[in-house]
Amino acid sequence: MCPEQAPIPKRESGDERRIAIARAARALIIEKGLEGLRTRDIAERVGINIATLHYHVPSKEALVALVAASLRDDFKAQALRHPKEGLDAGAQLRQEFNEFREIVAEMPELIGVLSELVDLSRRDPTIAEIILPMQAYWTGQFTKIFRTGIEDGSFRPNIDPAAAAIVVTAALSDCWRPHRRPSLEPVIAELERAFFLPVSNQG
Amino acid sequence: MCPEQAPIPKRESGDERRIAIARAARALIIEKGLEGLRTRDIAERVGINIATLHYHVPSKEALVALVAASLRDDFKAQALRHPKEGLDAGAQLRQEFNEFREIVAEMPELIGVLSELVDLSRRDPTIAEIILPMQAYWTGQFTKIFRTGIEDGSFRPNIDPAAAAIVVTAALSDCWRPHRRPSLEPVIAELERAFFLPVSNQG
DNA sequence: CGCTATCAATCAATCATTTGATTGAGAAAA
DNA sequence: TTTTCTCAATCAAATGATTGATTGATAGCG
Repeated sequence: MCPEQAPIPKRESGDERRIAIARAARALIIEKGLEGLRTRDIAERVGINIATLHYHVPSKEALVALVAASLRDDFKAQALRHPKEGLDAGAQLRQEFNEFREIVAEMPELIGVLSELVDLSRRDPTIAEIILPMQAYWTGQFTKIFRTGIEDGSFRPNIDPAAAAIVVTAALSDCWRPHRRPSLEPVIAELERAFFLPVSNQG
Repeated sequence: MCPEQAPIPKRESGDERRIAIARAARALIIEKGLEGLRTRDIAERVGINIATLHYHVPSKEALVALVAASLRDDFKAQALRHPKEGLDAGAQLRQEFNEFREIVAEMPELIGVLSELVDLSRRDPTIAEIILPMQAYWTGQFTKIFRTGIEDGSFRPNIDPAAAAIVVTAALSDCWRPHRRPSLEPVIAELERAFFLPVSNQG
């Protein structure tokens, strides 16, 4: 009302709203699971009215897809944070483990929400379309590393790269769970022992 | 009405009902997830009225606990099916893999429901109380096998038994997922290569 | 043996609340 | 002014659960 007051924009843009909505939904999925996810709770967490939520995201289904896309985007951004060019296979593997540690530290809910959405992807093709390629990408990174490591002599030569990649991603994901969190470091160490070639072990 | 008709019991006992209810709920959890689990759907699947379901199981919460207990009991029964006495560590490990194959073949939904309940156990102490000991038991079996195998020279001597057990159970659970099912055998083979000592490899 | 009382189990109808979503008016921003 | 965004109120259906009447099964008694 005061004419001297600077015109400060008060409203978030549509994109900002959707980011906030996805954030709130992710937090709530961790707290209550998919089965306890309620659109009203999300709206309240963001600080908007339920109708506003529907204005920005047309349905609950679309909201879950937004969450999936948000996970994918964060995961991608994380993956691009630490380029791997110039690193040998052993160092690359260790960098992947460090990245996982960072995810656990900075985005603790990411793996947990991912786990719920991976389950959901069995039943929902729309979610599968977003989540499975992302999971495949993560697994594929390890597959590449193992392939390289076999060639350069860092890793046990009889490794099946694709199978080993599944072993690693599954083990890491499992250690995201709170009751398994204390096991993360021993499991990472065990994975290294399992795959590095003892003769050329650089640890 | 017919006096010659044998007196055939028409009603199932309470225990039988609860078993049927747990079965139906398990199937529906796989089809629709925990988030899509509805008491009316369960009642319909069993062939009883919703009030009858509540007669036998007082609340939805109690129903999920019943499912958890049902999983635990089936898992136990499966574990007792193949005694491991007299087997060396390598054979024991292979037997565990065979048991997992049997579970996948005979009770395909068991691991999937377990996965959803493990997630839920983070949020629900009642479920945690049933599920986590069972999961710990499964992991513990592998821990014991690894310990034995290190001592008898079957396995790589620098294995951390507890960590290796987590790696194995996580990898097996991951391969339960339909899009990962084709990877089960290569992953099992990779696990064997990772843990068996090459020198005394009996494969 | 037949009848009765009792208890367990079942059901249709209903309840109270929740849930995803919509409507129409008004506010904010461009 | 027009467009975008927000809100309170509301809708229609779903949801977990309850109620009261009825049915089925069985034990006990004459």
